[in-house]
Amino acid sequence: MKNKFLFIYNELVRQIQRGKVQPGETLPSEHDLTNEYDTSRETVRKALNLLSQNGYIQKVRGKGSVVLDHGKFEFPVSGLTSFKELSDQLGQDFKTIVHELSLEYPKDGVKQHLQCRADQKLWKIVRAREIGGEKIILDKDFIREDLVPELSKSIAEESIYAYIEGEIGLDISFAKKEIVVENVTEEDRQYLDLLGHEQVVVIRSYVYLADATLFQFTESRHRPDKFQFVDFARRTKA
Amino acid sequence: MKNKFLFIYNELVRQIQRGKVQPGETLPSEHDLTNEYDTSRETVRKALNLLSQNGYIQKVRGKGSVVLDHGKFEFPVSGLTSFKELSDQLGQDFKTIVHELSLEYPKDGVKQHLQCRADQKLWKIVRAREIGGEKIILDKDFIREDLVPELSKSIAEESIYAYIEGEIGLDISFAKKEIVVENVTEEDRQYLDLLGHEQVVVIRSYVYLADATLFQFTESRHRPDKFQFVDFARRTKA
DNA sequence: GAGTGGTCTAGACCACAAG
DNA sequence: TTGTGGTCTAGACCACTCA
Repeated sequence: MKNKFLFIYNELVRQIQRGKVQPGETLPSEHDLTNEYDTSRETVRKALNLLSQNGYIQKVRGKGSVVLDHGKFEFPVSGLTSFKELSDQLGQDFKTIVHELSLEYPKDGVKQHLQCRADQKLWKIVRAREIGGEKIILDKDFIREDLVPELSKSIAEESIYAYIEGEIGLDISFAKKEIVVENVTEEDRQYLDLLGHEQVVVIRSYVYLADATLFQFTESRHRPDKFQFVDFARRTKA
Repeated sequence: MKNKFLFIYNELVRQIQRGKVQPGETLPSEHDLTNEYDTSRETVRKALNLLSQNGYIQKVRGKGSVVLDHGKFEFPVSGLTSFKELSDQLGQDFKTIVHELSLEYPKDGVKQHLQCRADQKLWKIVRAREIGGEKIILDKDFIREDLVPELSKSIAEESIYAYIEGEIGLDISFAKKEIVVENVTEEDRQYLDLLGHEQVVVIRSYVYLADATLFQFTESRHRPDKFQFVDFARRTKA
């Protein structure tokens, strides 16, 4: 078996999700887990640290690993979740309408965002997201063509992320996001059901691969009454 | 010296911030750092993982620890930063106006949020935040009185967090936040300079101590044109 | 005092990148 | 082939909680 600590992590996540260990209770001690999985303590600790980072447990010295109420830590839009994953989670009716899928040289604004050379062609994808019969999200993506040479309308309608990671094998690693509120644009009016709203919540994301190359810039524009962002922040002692 | 890996972490952060290692360059290898700090490799790796989690570097197998452009990863409002820290960072004119500081039994809504018993008295603090001469944030805090028995107006005007961590010695560990957009309330109109805005961005935070007890609930209401949230998310392979 | 997690060590073998 | 980071081990000592 490869990645023993990931195996232990997934095992424990499953037990918590099934309610085998209730919020407020503690997991078996590191010592016990070491025996149970026939491994070393540092490996067990790696798995437990992952659980902690993801909001499943809180480690308390002298007591043990306390299971948190994970219901309070669901991440509908947080982290790197894609729209596809999100709508799968919600289990709601959703639809993606592709309005634009083209290859072009970057305009000034986008060029700055993506920090790429002017001769680097980019995919531009504009998609409206319909949930429960209403068009409430407008996604504008820019992706470096040298990294993703092929894209189609049907891929854009499904999950671009799944395609990039599954088919092409690129390893998406981290993202920086900025959230602000802006006045609606003509494009918003054209593609979204705004119901009189004059402002939208804008999430700008810069997505990086595992080798630290910036490969995508996304602007996701949400109708404010349907917007929600959940964040779980663990303090880093400095 | 205690906490060798934290020492190494802080040392490396300083070097990156001073520009001794430029973005795109790599840090010394783990092997070299092990010699340099006369320690074991796992300890060096702990320091490097902290750097990675905080967006300073990206570790690339076979290559090294690549320094990221940390300018793109500043967190004005992210994580657990308090208003005081934030305004210190921005270096702007800011002022806190305390409108309410009282001790009361929780109302139903707050009781649910804080999951406390009805006989658990809570501090209620309502503060407006003025930046650059405009009142743009309204903070409503609820804190368990059994954990923080004393509070004063002058503490509320300065930093409650600094008081709680410094004087009382409680260890704030993690928080869950929710961000949504809501219509303005009468209270918002009363205490904020809304400039005609009819909606505010609301950040609801649940703050936990190191021993996993929930001790504070905060509602932070921001005028949308002055709102910004920055998030750095590293993917956890599962 | 017994049990818990926090830190640290000195090795080992592996997967990957680059010359 | 060499050097890098990723994983894993089998110990050790410390700080804290709780009975």
